[in-house]
Amino acid sequence: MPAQPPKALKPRKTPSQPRSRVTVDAIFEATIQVLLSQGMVGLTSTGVAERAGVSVGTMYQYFPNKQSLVYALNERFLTTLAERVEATCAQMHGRPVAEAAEALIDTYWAAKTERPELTRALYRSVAELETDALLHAFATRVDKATTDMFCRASDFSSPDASEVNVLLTTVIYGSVRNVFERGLGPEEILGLKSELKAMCRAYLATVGK
Amino acid sequence: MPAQPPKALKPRKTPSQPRSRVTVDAIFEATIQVLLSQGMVGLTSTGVAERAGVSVGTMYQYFPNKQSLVYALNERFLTTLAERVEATCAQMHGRPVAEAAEALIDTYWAAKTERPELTRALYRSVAELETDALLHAFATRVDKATTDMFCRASDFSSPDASEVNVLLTTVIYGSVRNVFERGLGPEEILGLKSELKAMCRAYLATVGK
Amino acid sequence: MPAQPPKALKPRKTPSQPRSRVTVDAIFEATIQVLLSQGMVGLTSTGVAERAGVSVGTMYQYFPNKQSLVYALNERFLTTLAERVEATCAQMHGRPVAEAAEALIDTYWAAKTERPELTRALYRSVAELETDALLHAFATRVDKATTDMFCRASDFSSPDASEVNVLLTTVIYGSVRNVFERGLGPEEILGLKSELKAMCRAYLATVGK
Amino acid sequence: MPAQPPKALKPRKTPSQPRSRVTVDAIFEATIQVLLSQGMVGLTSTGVAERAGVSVGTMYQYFPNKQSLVYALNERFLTTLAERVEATCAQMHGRPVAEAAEALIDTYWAAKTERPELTRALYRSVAELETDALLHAFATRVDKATTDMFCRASDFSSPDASEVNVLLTTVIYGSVRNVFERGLGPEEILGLKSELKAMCRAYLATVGK
DNA sequence: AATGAATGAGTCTTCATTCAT
DNA sequence: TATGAATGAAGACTCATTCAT
Repeated sequence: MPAQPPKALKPRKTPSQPRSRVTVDAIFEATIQVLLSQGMVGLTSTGVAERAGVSVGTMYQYFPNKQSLVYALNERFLTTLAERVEATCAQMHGRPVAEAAEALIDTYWAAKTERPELTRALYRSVAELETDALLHAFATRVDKATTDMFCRASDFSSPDASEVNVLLTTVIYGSVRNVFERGLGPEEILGLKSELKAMCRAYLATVGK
Repeated sequence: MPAQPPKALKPRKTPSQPRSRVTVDAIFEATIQVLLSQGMVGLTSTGVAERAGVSVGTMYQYFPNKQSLVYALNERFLTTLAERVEATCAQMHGRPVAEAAEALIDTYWAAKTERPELTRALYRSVAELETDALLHAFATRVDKATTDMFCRASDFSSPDASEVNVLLTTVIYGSVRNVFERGLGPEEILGLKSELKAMCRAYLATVGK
Repeated sequence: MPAQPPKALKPRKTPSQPRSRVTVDAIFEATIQVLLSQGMVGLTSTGVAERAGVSVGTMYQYFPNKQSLVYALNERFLTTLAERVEATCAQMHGRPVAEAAEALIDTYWAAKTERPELTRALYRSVAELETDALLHAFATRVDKATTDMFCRASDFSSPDASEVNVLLTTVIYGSVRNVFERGLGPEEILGLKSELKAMCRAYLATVGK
Repeated sequence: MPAQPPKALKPRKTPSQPRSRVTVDAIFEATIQVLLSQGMVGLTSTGVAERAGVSVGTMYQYFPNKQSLVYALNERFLTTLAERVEATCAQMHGRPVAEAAEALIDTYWAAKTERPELTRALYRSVAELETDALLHAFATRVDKATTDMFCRASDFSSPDASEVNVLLTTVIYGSVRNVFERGLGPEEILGLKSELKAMCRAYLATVGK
């Protein structure tokens, strides 16, 4: 997915040696911690380095600037998310569309809900970055997987699977984000999720059969 | 909607004299301009003041700090948005749910799409503010209007209009936001919008009749 | 005593008309209030004007700058103090030195202790002003009165009354100030005062008889 | 003596590395220089840093704000002063009170007179700080030493040495300060000092024998 | 390679003072 | 003469980034 991170945001070296790997992981974890406790505003390079137990200098060895840190963090999570979605899609090949859609909802929902606070923080962090390229790369990659899944659904023969795909993903991704924006309670969330599935089902029943 | 802006964000004085009014408006407009051209990162107090053609000091007479400026801006737009939604809801009283939902989509969509770049900028600006209270106040206000509209729909007798309302609004608001996130083209957007309507129709057809 | 207030500190107009008098008094009172509640740091021209119920503009009509305000305030108090000391001195003409010294202590002490917080505030305010001239003028004026008193004491024939005067006044004024610096309690203060008198008596008994 | 500097005034890091030590000393010296030449008003962070030959940033690594700088400076001088007084007191154990008092006068006087301009500047600087705690700690520490000295004087058996101590120290410290306030000339100062001693002697001769 | 002291450009913010109304 | 909106110089402070050790 890296897909050309705006040059300045590329990590400096890809850690291969075990020591480096540990360092980088510590930095990532520290970034998350600071992000959670202080938000983007409180995310200072010194603060992260301190929390990670390394010196600023060391940190700059791996990340050329502060943004690259957050960028890499988002990249990491988006990559994981993409992989999970792809896995789901692979698994759902040849199944009915409705089921496929529901599975997509479940997977995406779960991924975003596991660490809700982190999800919130990342959603916010994106606003301050030049992440258009990153998000676009993610969208493209995932769209391919989902479109594919819908195309090959057992009961689906829409001439334009892509259109259906755009609708479903927009609605799903958007709804999830809105849930975080509104700060709904756990029960409401569950209800919402099942209604969303119902909605998708209802829609698919009227389309491309 | 003001709903207790976190004290530090409250404007300092409400301009009463005509000279003040002009000044404040200039500041607002300048804020928008800067937000559009430089984003939240480039939004400096000096920058805004300069663009507004006033001195920093003047700006600080009306806004106790930079954030309050953006806060006020969001408040303004959300208030307008709420009013438009309320107007639509009032107009749709007693009409079929499907029509009501479509009208809501049209209104919300239009409001957000008129100045797309500004919408993007505001979406982003929110991430750096303590706007939870503001957003919550907006949600509450608008939810009341929409729930009411759905309750009184001619063909609607759902025991739980509120649940339907949450679903529809989440889906609609979320989808719109996602459209901006993805940077879809105008055509795709139009297609998406009509599909979204179809989806809502399909869903409502299966519910509460 | 004005004795050439450093040009920039001279009040702009001496209020003669009754309206002006009221305004100036209100400003003085406001200055004291602000000084007491916020200290020198919190003493802003806007703050004082507001508290005085006049506009900044009006205030600047009477005081050309912030310092002149504090300067005038100190001048006022020093003048009153000088008058009280002079009165005491006049009254003590021809009395024994010891009694004269004690009377001086009582007068000075009383004057500084009546509004202790204000005294503290003024002591501090002086530090930030170009008040050397003012203080010098005060010292000269008062020294004249006290020296005179000591010279004419019934039992005093020191060849150098001036030297005695310097010692006594230095000790008295200094001690009073130190009392405020240390923040002694009321009882300690009383004890201290009577001991100070005893000390002066003891000293005078060994001198110039 | 640190005695809990009001948290905001505590130095940020205590320099351990030699480079740091040099830096901090340079900053201190620069602070003194600026204080002497421009007074508290002219003491700006940039000014001090410039004079110290370091960047503002460096200065802020050691002192969280401007005040802490002056605070630390006062602390330094008060500590030295306390040490000198203590040394004198230790040395005067078992000697006659009068001698002890004179020694105290000499020591305190010398300490304050060595760099008169600096003394003046520090006296003034205190007015703008939250130094009550600092001064109180100093007073307590020094009072202990002097009281002790008086208690153990060979010819002293006052039931309340503490009261005598308060009087003497108040008179001495206060007089010294007053000398600076009045701007007396060197000759007057010498005369004053010897008279002050005479006064103390006279007083002690009437007490607690 | 790691460290962390030093840098200084860049921001926010205040407040004495002016001046058009 | 009074008002208070506007001014803008001045100053405090932060923090990403560098580089000597």
